[in-house]
Amino acid sequence: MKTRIQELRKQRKLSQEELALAVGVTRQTITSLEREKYTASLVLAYKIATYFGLAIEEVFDFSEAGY
Amino acid sequence: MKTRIQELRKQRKLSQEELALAVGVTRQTITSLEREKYTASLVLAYKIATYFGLAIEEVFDFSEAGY
DNA sequence: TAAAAGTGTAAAGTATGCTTTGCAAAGGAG
DNA sequence: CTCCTTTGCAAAGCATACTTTACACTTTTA
Repeated sequence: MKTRIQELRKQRKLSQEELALAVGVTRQTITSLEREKYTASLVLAYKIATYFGLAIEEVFDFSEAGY
Repeated sequence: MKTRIQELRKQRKLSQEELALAVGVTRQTITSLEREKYTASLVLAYKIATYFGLAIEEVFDFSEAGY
């Protein structure tokens, strides 16, 4: 799934490691989400969105066909 | 995870079967979500919320400890 | 009251999210 | 140029989401 994670993370000048720590997952998970290897779980999506002060729908793109 | 799925479904007088069909899963999946057997995936959460005309955060309750 | 529709549950199987470890390569800073 | 931080990737393993089938119980409707 397409996301704005990398964009938002870079705006705030955070490393993948720092973001991972902040939302309680490993760096590999953040990498995978940014590289669109898989879709975040609902809870992780919420934690990431909340961390950035946004709604889930503002971080994750559901407009794509197939979702 | 706590959700308002059952409440919203009953308001609209839908069966689990009908809702399941509408969002593209089986009835068992809807039952499990209503009975809090597990948490929906991000995509399913989006489909359900959208079906009810609400934001994800309005259907799923993230306030619980642990999430 | 008998049939039908709706719901809860269970177990086994498949698919996907996340972790762990480890290595390679790219970029910035001294 | 060299070190250090950051990032991409891979494979194996565990946890969880969802399916399929099937059965029991309850509620609605004819």
